[in-house]
Amino acid sequence: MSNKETTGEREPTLVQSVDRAITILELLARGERGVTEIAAELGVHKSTVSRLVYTLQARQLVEQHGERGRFSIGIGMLRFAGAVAGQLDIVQVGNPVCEELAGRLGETVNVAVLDSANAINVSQALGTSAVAAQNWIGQRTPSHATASGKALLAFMPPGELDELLAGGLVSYTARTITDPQELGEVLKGVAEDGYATSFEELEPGLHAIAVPVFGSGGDVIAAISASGPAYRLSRKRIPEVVEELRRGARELSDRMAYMGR
Amino acid sequence: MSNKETTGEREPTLVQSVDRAITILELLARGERGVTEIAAELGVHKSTVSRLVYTLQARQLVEQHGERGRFSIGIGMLRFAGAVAGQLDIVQVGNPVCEELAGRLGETVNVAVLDSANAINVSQALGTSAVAAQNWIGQRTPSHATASGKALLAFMPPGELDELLAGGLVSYTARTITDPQELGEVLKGVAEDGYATSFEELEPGLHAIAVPVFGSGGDVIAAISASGPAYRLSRKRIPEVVEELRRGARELSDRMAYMGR
DNA sequence: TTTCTTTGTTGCTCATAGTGCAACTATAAC
DNA sequence: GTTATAGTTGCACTATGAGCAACAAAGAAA
Repeated sequence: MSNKETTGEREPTLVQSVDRAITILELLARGERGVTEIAAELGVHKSTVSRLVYTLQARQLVEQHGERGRFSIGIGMLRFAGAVAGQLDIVQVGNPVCEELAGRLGETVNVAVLDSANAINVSQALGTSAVAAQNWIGQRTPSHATASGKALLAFMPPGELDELLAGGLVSYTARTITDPQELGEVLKGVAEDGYATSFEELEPGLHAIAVPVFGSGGDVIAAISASGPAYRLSRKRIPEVVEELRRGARELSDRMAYMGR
Repeated sequence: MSNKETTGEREPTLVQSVDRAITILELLARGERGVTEIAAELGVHKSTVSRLVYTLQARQLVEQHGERGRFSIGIGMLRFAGAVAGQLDIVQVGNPVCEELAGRLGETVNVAVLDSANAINVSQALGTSAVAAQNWIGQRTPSHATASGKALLAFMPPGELDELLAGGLVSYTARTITDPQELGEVLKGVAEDGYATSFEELEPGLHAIAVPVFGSGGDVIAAISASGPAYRLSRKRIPEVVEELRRGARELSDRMAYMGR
C-alpha cells in the first residue's frame, strides 16, 4: 500500500476507507444528504459511498430516513459522546454551571478548552431567546477570533503561544485581528483585565465575552463565555456579564478542585 | 469482494476496515487501551490496529497519551455529538430539565427515547452524591429491564410491542422480568399508574423510577427517570419522586410543543 | 395512465488498498 | 547493564474495496 495522496498527504499511511467514512460523518453532521450528493462531494463513486454508509448504518452511526431515503447522523453517536464527556470531567461539571448562567443572562453560555490553536466548546446551554440558537458543541473555533479563545491564549507561556500562532491568523470578518503583534497587545490586556471579548471578529453581528477558568494549580484549564447578537449583548453589558461569568468560573474551579483536579 | 463473515454475517457487504474502526472506537469508549490489547480483542494483527488507530487519530476521534502511549476517545467526537444533539431537539430541551430535577431529588436524572427494543439515554444530570455516578449517556439499555424502557413500552400500540419483544427477554438479575405475559401485565399497570419502576431488575442495588413524556399529539416521545442506589431511592419515595418527575415531564412536553413538535 | 429522470442498491471484475509478517525502535522493568 | 514489552514501519501478497454498469424504486412530467 502506498496511499500517496488521499485528502492531503500524510507521512504514515492512512486507511483510505476509514478516512472517507469519517469525512462522510462530518458531512452528515452538517445536515442530511443522499448518497449521490455525498459521492459528488467526496469525488468517489456512488456505490462506494453506498457501502460505506451501509457499514456506518449497521453500527447506528448514521440513520436512513425511510427505505431508500437520505441519511443523517445516528443516535449511536451518543454512545461515544458520553464517553468523551466522561473523560473530560469539565463537561460534566460545566453543564449545570452553563445552565444557571444562561438562565441569569438570557444568552447562550459555553465552556471551551484549548486544542492546539483552536478553542473547542465542550458544554453549552442555550439562552432564553429560543430561536436561531446555534449549536456550538464540539465546534472548533479559531482561538484568535473568539472570546473564549483569547481568554485561553492570554494565560499561556509566551513561547508556546508563538508556536501555536505560527500558522498565521486567518481573517473571518473585517474586525478579525490578523496581526500577531496586535494580538499580543490585546492578549496582554486580557490577562490584566481578566476577561476577553470578540465583537464581530468571528461572525458579523455576533458578540461574545469570556473569562478564564483556573485549575487548582493556578493554571487556566478552560474558558467560559456568553455569546449573543450584537444588538443585545452590547459593550455596555460587559461589567454585568463579566461579573456573572466570573461567578460561574469560580464555581467551576471549585467543583473541579473538589473532584481532584 | 465477498466478505462473508466479519463480525457476524450481513446480507449486503460490510466495509471491513470501517467496521473494525468502529469496533475500536467502541472499545475505547469503555476505557483507554493500547494497540496490542485492541489487536487481541479484535483478533487482528498489531500493525493493522496501529494503522486504523492512526487514521482515527488524524481526525481527532481518538487521542494518544504521550508519544507512544495508550489511546482513548478524542475530543473530535464532540463534533458529532453536537450534531446528534442538534437533531434531536429533546436533547437540548432535556438538559435543563434534568439539571433542575437532579438538583431537587439529589439523584441522577435521565431522559431516554426508544430505539427498537432499547431505551437510549439522551440527556443526563448527575445527582448530588458526587462519587461513583455512572455515565449513562448514549447507553442502550434493554427496555424490559429499565424504568424508562417500561414507561416507553407501556404506551405503544400492542401490535408493535409484541414485534419488538419477539427476540425474547434477557435476564440481568434475579428480578428481571423474563416472561412476556408477566411483562404485559406490568406494562398495563404502568399505563394505569402513569409511572414505571425498575427495582434491581437491571443491576443489583440499582433502583429507578420513570414517567412518560407526551408529545403534542398525545403520543409518548420520551421518558424521564431518576435512578440511584437501592438504599437511598426506596419504594417509600415513589410518590415524592413521581410527583417531581411528572412536573419535569410536563415542562418537557410544553417546551417541545413550543418548538413545534 | 405512461414515460422520463433521478437516486439508491447490487453482481461482477480488476487492481488497489489493506492486512499480516517481521524487523526495528523506544520505553519500561529488572 | 540486560530483558521484556509495546508501538511503528518497510515489504510482499492477496483479500478487499472501488468502479462500472445494469437494476429497482420512486418521483416528476407529459
